[in-house]
Amino acid sequence: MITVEEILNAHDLRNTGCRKFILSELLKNDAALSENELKGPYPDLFDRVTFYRTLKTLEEKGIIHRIVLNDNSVKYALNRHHQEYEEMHSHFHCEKCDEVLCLSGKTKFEAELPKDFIKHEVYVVIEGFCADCVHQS
Amino acid sequence: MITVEEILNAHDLRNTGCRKFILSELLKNDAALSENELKGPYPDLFDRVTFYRTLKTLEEKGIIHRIVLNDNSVKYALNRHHQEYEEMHSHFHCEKCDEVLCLSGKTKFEAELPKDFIKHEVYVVIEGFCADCVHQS
DNA sequence: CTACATTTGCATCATTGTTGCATTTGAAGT
DNA sequence: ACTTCAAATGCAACAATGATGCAAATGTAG
Repeated sequence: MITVEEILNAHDLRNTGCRKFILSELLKNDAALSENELKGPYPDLFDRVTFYRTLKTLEEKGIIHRIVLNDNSVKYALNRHHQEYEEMHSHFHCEKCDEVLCLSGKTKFEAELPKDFIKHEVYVVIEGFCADCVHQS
Repeated sequence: MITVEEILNAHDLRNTGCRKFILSELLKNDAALSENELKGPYPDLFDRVTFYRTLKTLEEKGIIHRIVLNDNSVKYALNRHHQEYEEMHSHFHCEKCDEVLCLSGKTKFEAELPKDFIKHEVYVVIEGFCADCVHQS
């Protein structure tokens, strides 16, 4: 299992409290987490701006990625499987429990773009119910 | 050509200034428009809250739809071609000129969801360059 | 023309994204 | 272990956006 320190060192980032906190939370979770979900029971452990800037830094370094959902909310997830080099970013969002999962490599997409248009990236969000919410309903 | 009044009457909505303004702007444009793009040269024609509530009403009635882009910005477009009944909502976003176009019916998408997951809606945003921006670069 | 529900404008608040700046801190070198 | 300094943090502050309550204005049915 890769450690938080290894991730930070590999990207020439200092080993600071906020970075370690965010990365360890994301490593613990398979799902993507919002800022509040990340903070969890420690909402004031770090300043709001520090949190914001740390997430931005981690994103710029290609360690995490930002997922914007259809309701304008934002979640963050670790880049596993070299997602940073992929053109396709697809996620599942459960409408009931709000959980967000990465679906990298499990989606196919084709678009017939207007003439001369160029495609760089594709962002997909599938809304629906996750297995847990299907079973308990 | 369908008129603003016909749209409003068909949905049991009163023929008010803000509604007529927004709908006529959207009818004029093929592209999706942000709140500021809609307001254009008349930023204070209506109160901000009125604008906000009118967009919400039009969306709830299925007359327009909201497009959330990857940078958290929001645009609005008329529901043409009975888009309100479709499961797939795909849009193109030009990274250079910021124009957003609906690609309804021109995209195919398949996802291999985890076991027992249920899909309701699929939101796709393709980022890239539009034809105009490709030519002038 | 009247009546009344709907819509609007205004005040106000919450959340989120963002910047500048002074202080603190990680880690490299001695 | 100590010094040094760029990098990171905390704080103040501001902008944009989403949202609600309430009084005033307005569309439209009768």
